[in-house]
Amino acid sequence: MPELPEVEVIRRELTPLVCGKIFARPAVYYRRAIFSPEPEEFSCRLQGRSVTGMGRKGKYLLFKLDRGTLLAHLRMTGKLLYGFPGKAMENPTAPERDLRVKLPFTGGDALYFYDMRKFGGFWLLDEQDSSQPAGFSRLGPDIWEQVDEDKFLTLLQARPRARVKPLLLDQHFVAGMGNIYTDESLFRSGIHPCRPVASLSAEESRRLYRAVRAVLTEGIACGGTTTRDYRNVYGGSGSFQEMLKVYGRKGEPCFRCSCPVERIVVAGRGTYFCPHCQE
DNA sequence: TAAGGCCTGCTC
DNA sequence: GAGCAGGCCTTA
Repeated sequence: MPELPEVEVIRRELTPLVCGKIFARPAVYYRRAIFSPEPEEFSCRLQGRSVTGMGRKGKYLLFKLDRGTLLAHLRMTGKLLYGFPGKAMENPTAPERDLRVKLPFTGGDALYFYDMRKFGGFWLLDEQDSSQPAGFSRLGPDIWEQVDEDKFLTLLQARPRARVKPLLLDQHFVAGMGNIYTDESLFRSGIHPCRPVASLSAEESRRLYRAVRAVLTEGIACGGTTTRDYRNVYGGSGSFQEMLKVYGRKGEPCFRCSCPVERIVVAGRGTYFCPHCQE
């Protein structure tokens, strides 16, 4: 499932591939993958626009256009694969059945959006568009780009009653954290996922911030985490899954103390932690 | 704060 | 064949 590091890797890979390119007419195979406007209008309006740059906020991917912005969100199983002309799109990782949208460029290259579970999709925003998706306009600061240690402490202090894991996952609080990197950050900082923010000492809060930065940095450097579905724009896998200390390791010994890693449900999410190392 | 809905492939 | 995976929105 793409979180901040995966979306950042995709952004970096796409930048040299798509900047300066002009969209040809899109093909929409699954209408609900186009959130707004209606698919016909989406295709009509995107055609002919050029890409001036790539951006990211939280888990949203931004194609900056000469007029407006194309927003994408991969949700759980979305993949954006880049195809060159003459080189057949061979994706053992993404059956054609799952192809939802094709975004061709003039010249023959194309972006292919595959999404097994049909959660992800696109928004096309015009310049002074007020039709931003609600989640995007209310997004908190990007945890990677916009939050330093002092700001993180300030943000935490405003939410003393929240439990730390659900708060980190709240995209209105900070944008970009998902289930995997949150569990890993809490393990590295030795903090139990259910701790109320008010119970964290300043030292623990700083430790948490540094752990968040460390796992995101390593996640990006590893090209993301491929537990099952995530692929980069070339169809390749990331390798951070090999570095995971708790996520997905229920019953296996903690690397630090050898206690079995536990799995509980917190705010509806499967949550992995070491009951001995995290208090 | 929690639960339901959106979704489908995989596991039990 | 039910339940799980979970990002994000909506509703209670």
